[in-house]
Amino acid sequence: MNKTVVLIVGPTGIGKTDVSLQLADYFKSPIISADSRQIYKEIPIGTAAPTIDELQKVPHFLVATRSISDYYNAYEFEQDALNITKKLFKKHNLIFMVGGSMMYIDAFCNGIDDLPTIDNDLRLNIKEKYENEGIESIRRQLKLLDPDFYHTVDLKNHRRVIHAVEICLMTGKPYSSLRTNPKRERNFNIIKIGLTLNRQELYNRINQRVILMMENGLEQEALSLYEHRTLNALNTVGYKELFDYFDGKYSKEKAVELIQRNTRHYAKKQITWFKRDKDIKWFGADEIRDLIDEIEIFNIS
RNA sequence: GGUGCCAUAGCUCAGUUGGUAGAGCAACGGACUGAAAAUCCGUGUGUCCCUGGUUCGAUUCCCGGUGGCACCA
Repeated sequence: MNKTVVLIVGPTGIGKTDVSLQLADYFKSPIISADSRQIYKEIPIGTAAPTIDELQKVPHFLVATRSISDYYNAYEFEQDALNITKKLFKKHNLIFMVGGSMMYIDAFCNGIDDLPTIDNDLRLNIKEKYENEGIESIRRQLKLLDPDFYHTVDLKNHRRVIHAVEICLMTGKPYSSLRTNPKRERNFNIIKIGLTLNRQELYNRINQRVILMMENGLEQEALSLYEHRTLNALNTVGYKELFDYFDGKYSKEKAVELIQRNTRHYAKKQITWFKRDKDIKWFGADEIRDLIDEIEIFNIS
């Protein structure tokens, strides 16, 4: 088989978009985005999505294809991305996938269990219970429904506890019995490339990029979405801080500082996650020539 | 120039009745199976401004510097 996905990962702000555009141009290949936020069409500025120019230069997939009001998740991403690769491989041998959404990438590379989507009423129901009775009540419920998972889950992480209960109630089965952790084989190669940079320089770039976003109209973008602020898609760095500023919780300067800080935290979290994957080969964002060589060597052998 | 106050972690500050110190934020490390840019967990990194004195022992008390702030000239 000579079909290959070149995966380009790395922390936010490191220059993945630039690198991927150069590589895609050189290899005449399309780009699939693996970004859980750039997929929403309403928030291009705060997510540093590729510009219209860039989108026209190289065919992109899964950028600005959903609305913030759509429900979307890692499983759907896996399905979407697989469908797209299948189509693209009819015309291309090499495809790029670029992004920083760790779980989406993991779902694409390794597969993710096919669990049911939670019914909206059920979700609201449990949310209400959590808000009224606290996490302890949800924990007790989980202990009854799925004692195995109860003993392995991080009980302080309400998201995980709540989700487990949701799945149990939705399926009538213990959540742990549905977690098979499939290692799905793909019928194409995956080369994993990570972009890396000295921490201080990365942080400087991030801080600078936030200032640039503000100059490019992030505040207006956020303001226009204010009424939708409770949507999960807007529980996103750059928007949640501005919503709090609009609510008068702090000054605009403070909001900018918080966006910078939270973006740095996010970058660090990504670094921690990707560090674990020993298949990733690391390069500097300016080592385009080396990256091209790496991809060509792999493709020939 | 005079008087007063202050000087402790990257920042803001607490504290030690004299036994070399601790909070918040930042920073650092980690977890991760359908909301993942989410959510959660862990870690103190220090010439306690400098010099001398008192003392068994000084970051703490005292003298003198240096720097900052305030007021008076």
